[in-house]
Amino acid sequence: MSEAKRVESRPYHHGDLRRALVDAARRLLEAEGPSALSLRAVAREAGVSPAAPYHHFKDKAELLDAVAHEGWEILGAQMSEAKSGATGPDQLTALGIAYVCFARDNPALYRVMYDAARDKEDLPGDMQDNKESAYCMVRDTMIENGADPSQDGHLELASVAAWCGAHGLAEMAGFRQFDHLKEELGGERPFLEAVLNHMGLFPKAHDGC
Amino acid sequence: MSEAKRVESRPYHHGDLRRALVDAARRLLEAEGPSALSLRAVAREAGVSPAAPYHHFKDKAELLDAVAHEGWEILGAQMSEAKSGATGPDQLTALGIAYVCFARDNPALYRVMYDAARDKEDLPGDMQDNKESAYCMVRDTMIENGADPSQDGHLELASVAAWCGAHGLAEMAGFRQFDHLKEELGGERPFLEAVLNHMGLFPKAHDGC
DNA sequence: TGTACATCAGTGAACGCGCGTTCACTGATGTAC
DNA sequence: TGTACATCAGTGAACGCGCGTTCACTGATGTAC
Repeated sequence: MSEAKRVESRPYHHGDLRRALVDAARRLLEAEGPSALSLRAVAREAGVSPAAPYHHFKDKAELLDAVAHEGWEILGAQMSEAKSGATGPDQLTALGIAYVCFARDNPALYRVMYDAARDKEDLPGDMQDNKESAYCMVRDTMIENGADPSQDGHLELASVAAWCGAHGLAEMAGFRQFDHLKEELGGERPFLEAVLNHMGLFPKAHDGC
Repeated sequence: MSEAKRVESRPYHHGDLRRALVDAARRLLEAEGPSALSLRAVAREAGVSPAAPYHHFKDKAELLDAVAHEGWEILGAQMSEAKSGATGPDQLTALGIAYVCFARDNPALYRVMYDAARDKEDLPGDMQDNKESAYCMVRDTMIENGADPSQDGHLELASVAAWCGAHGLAEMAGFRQFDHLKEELGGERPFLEAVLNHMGLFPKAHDGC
């Protein structure tokens, strides 16, 4: 490649290849699915040699971790936005819907997030401490709507139950077996809301504790 | 290998290599995880050449399907057994627990089952028709305990919600974040029961419909 | 009961492929003087 | 302002590997006569 050509398209030094690699990974992910996410494919997609990523990530796993991390951040942001668009107990519904919609809109990213977590047998480390995390947002919203934080076990139990329900729904919502039920209920969104409502995710007011 | 030696260890013809391959796959799966499940590795584990499986399966996917199919059968059998060990509304609890325990005891197999389903965007075809399937067992048990089959939407909604909740819990139960909660509640089993109880999985008697 | 022969169910070598990672390299950048 | 030089961030070729699949083959089995 001549110098002129190179300057035209892209300088030798990239500027922010780390960022570009994560973006490329996400593009690949949604276009081709998680199984297509090789380090070489990511480099290719970013227009860079297979060795280049090693200046920014120790190995493939570290790149995947970065992708997953970004996924959790986006999920947190979308849930935060959904929460601020509702008031009272509706906030919990909004959080649940936002969660499931994120998974539906980014199925491959969602998968990578949980694959990375499962490998470590750990959800992201800051999930139970960071106030901005998706998990804490659910718990805190429950408290704001009347759950009793002094009954710690119950509160955390309710958060876990909500989390499980939303995750389960996120993974099930794509199966064609449920198409006719969606149709019957008037579309995907009503379906999602209806299923969430059938779970203990929304203790309207303060029902059990 | 001399003829004498071969007869000693295993005849040239295997007898039931198909069966042996599925067994080998399951052994590998739980020992090394889903990523280790290559066709060659399965053949190796079964003590057979890499080409041998092609006399029993069209390709790798077909072998994986067979493994997944067996998984669904075992799950159905274990849930059936759990149900017959309980009476009344306890049967639903028993089904939920059996489901989650299956996933906990066979994490890699459970993963393969859902991976195969997701690839097709379809849960196993007979799931909604076959009376012996895990899904129908949940629905039928709900009916037996007072759900109204004429309100089809509600019933199916309740089944789906239960299914989602159990699946979500199955995937979450392994994370270390919940260790202290398990401990607090007196072990894994009480934890699983407590979370399931926080969901709508158990409409004690006939609460909502 | 013995034999010819078709069919079945294995073998083992080979194919091409994409992978993760390493290496010596080089072009670009920034800093000290 | 110009120059020497260290450092940074790329290149591209190469490594060894395990994979899925195909192929011509051969040993074992069962059946017809």
